[in-house]
Amino acid sequence: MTSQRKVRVRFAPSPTGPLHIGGVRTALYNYLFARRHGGDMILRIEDTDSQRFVPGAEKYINEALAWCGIEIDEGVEQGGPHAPYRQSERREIYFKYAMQLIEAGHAYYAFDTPEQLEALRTQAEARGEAFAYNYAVRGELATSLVLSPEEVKARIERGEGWVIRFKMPEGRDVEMHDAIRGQVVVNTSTLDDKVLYKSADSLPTYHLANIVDDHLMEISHVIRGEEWLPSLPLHYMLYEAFGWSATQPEFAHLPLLLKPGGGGKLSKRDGDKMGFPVFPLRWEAPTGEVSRGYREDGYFPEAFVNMLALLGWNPGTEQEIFSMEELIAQFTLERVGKSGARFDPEKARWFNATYLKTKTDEQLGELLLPILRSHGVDACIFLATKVARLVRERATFVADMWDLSSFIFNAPTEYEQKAVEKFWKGENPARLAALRGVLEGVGDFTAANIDTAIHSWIESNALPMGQVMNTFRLAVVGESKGPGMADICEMIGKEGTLERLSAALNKLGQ
RNA sequence: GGCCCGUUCGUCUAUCGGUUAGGACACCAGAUUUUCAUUCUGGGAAGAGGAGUUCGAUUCUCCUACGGGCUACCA
Repeated sequence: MTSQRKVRVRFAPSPTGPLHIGGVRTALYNYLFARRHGGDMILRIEDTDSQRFVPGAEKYINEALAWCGIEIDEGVEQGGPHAPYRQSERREIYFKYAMQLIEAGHAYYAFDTPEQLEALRTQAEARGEAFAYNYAVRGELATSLVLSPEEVKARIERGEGWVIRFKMPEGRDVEMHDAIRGQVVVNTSTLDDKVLYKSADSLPTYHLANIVDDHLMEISHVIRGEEWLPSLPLHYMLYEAFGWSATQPEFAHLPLLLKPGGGGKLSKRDGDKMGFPVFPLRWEAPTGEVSRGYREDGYFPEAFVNMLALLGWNPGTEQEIFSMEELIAQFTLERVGKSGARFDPEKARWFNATYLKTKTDEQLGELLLPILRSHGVDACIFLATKVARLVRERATFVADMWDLSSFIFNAPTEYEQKAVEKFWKGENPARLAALRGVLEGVGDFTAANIDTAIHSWIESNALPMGQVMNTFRLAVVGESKGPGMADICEMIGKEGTLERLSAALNKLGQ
């Protein structure tokens, strides 16, 4: 809350699977905010759910952030003054603070079994109500609030299951502040006594661990998804119960990322069902199920980050293309939107195409080279760069350049029907045969020479340019698309070009 | 059901009481082009509804509707 405090933010994902783009955006906003204010970015792994823990998820999170260019100052891999940064390694800390809450009367032991709670829920449901574990019912349940200290001690020693619940005050209006939404007020009577400490795995729940760690790690701003807004009053009360209100962080709840078609927030499960990745990186689940990622789909990390940054934030100007440095320089929480943003795969592609345009031929050639080789082309960087220069303006992804240029390396085996109908008629085949002769006479087979030869031939014979060139293209490429014919011929070479003309003349007939 | 958040073109959004409501993606048309693409030009397209407040509401307030989130010994 105080502006004097050093900015320290954290991204605190749960390793229950791969990070999806909503999570990446949250990490990005945290990072931008930290860098903007010369603060620290902390990565904390919230693995307090032993049931849903997924091996490999933590590694994935680190890799994904690194790919995006989101640098971590303190975290599981980097270490730091507040290590460990993995909550499962901080058990004693949470237990100590849970005890502190009980002693201060802000929390209590509850001995209800899952079955008993389930029964209470179904009973309430039968009455048309929703069961809430709160001030109204806690006095009638088996808790340390009503049981004698001896009885409580005995139950614990006997090994009976217990949890620690927060004793939510009754009838208090909690006035909260959110950097994005302004003031929010909630009455505590609408809240319930949340479990703070689970007996099942001897770990705290998110709420306790979160508040304790944010406090201990001196977090100044909590920037997280809107799904946490409902638990903000609980968190406020927790800070108060611990006596930490004075150093409580400022909160900012980010609007959610919605499915493209509407109908809910973008979730991990959407996967590639909807035809676009929801994960930054490819993910192979322990079950063997594979989900694709932006990296593997050929997105430039800069484009991906740029696209994500603008999904819920904008600088108020008409600038749309931002480097990470520009984002850092301009990012403010005040300009984050309030409403959920529907993710648009089409615009994501546009961003990539735009970034591709900014690359040099050499850069694209370097990226294209391995792709060319993977298709069996014995290419060098010089060749790859040349190919890139020829087809780049038609590509959205680097990989597109192979589809756009493969005809250079593989002569057409069939010809596009429509183009054949349109051009392989009349005098065109005969003209093509003549053109073959013209090309045969070109000594140094460069694009410039080829161009000159063809044009002077066309002009001196007063031939219809469109008819000749399109027929020519059909014969060499196999369809009606691609770069200029002179460039194509140079790439293919004299021998190859002449062969293709003969082949077309043979197959399509004269 | 309860609690909370939200609501400007199809989508992402600008607008901090007075604008022909701007931009981008997508879409359509035209120009350029040996094809495709690029590029350029132009076009259609929005303030959920209803009450207020005000000289004046997209902008402030309330109600309704709709959308979303939360409601676990998950985060």
